[in-house]
Amino acid sequence: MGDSSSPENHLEGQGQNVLEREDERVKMRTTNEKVIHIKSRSDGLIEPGQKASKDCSAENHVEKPSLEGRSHMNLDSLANGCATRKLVNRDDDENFVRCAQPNSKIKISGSPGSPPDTIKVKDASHFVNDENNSGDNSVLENSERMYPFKKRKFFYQTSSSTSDSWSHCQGIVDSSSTRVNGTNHGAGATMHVIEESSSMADQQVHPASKGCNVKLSIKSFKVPELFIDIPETATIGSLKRTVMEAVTAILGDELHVGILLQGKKVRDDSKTLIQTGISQDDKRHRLGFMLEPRHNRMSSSYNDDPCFLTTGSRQKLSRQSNSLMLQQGSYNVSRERSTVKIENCAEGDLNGVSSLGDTSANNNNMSKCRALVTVPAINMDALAVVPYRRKSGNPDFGQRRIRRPFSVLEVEALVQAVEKLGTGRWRDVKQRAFDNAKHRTYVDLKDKWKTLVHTARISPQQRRGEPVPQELLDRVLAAHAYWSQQQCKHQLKSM
DNA sequence: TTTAGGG
DNA sequence: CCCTAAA
Repeated sequence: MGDSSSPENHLEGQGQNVLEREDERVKMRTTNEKVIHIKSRSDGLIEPGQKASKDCSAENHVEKPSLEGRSHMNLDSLANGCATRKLVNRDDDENFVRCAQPNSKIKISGSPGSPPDTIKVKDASHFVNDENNSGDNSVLENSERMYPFKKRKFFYQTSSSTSDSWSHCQGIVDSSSTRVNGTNHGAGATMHVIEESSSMADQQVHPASKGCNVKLSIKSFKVPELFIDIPETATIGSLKRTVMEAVTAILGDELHVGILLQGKKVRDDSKTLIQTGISQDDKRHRLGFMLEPRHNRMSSSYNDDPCFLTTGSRQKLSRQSNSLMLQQGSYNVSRERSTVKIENCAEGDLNGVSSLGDTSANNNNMSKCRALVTVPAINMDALAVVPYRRKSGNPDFGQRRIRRPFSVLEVEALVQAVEKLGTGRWRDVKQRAFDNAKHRTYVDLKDKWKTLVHTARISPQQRRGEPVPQELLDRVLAAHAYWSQQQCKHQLKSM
């Protein structure tokens, strides 16, 4: 790119096209005593109790590259001779349940007869897997929602007590992500109780001969299936709390850890790992962990529901629907005229695991240490301790924002804006290309750019998530190079 | 508030 | 994405 005295116009060239798309707004209607029935299946996914009309596209809420998206022209852009693609993303937070106003009435599925004010928690064994059982990338997402506290704090609480030789493994816990060739795997409500729980580490690992310890990585534990019946008039905050408490109730109960080897449950507790077939050489450690409630039915602290055991008929452990869910960022359960979107179960993305620390890029180390992190066992105490308390009355206190992977379209808009404005004016970039995307802050854009640059530099094989067209990545590098150079020049000038 | 970077 | 020191 040649020097452009007018930084506002270099790197340009595309025709203006301002995408403007009125996303189907999700409306939350007020209706009478309807009951929300969210079912979190054992496989971790959360789904509406009833068949939901799956009319959401994978790109949910994000403008689709369809013709309809090109109906408006941005006159300002024309005037400036700029090619600006502004994303008019109507996908604002209010479209999500979690962000709904407290007094919004929502109705997800028909369970007219369900008694209000009840929460039914039905358990099902849930298990965790480390490798072969794909579909757990976004798990963390959900778990985070359920446990609105910061992960760090969580870990802090669960592992601060003991600092053993395992703690150093924390960082690589997730390297062995289940992502394969950029494919996104399922999502699910999962408790990720990874990390070390030292107390049990010793007793489990040390018996093995030195140097032959089997290190395991438990990415996440899925939460048992639970049903929640809550009045439509309940607030979002209470819904969150309800789910939260339901999960806590389950996890708080005495849990039992089950081991699965290649899908089969290992019952003999006296066998050694090697005898059982678990060795460090087994790279595909087809090991699975289960969290089994001590009792078949969990006793929810606030479970006054006599129908507790009658909900069985409603559970469907359809693992298949997995694929369906992970493609949607949210569910559109429409009935009559009410529509509600329930969280993103999967957001189709993967970095869901990133929370464990961006170790993704360290896959090398991983393969080196081969297996990983050691999570000897779950520290039940820690789990049980995980408190659900918020200092603030604000339900969103400390709520981590849900992940919303950038769509290719958004990336394009970002790239275009940066090409024009540079890498140091995120505020302007935001205003220029994401002014209507309330959920994208300039910091987000800056971060996204950072990752884009990184993405563009790594091999395609290492990339994850929705693949970004190489063409865009090239532009990213070009723009990045250009503006970096530009920055240097300016620095020299001022010296 | 916005930048700029590390976490 | 989050958190923050600086500006």
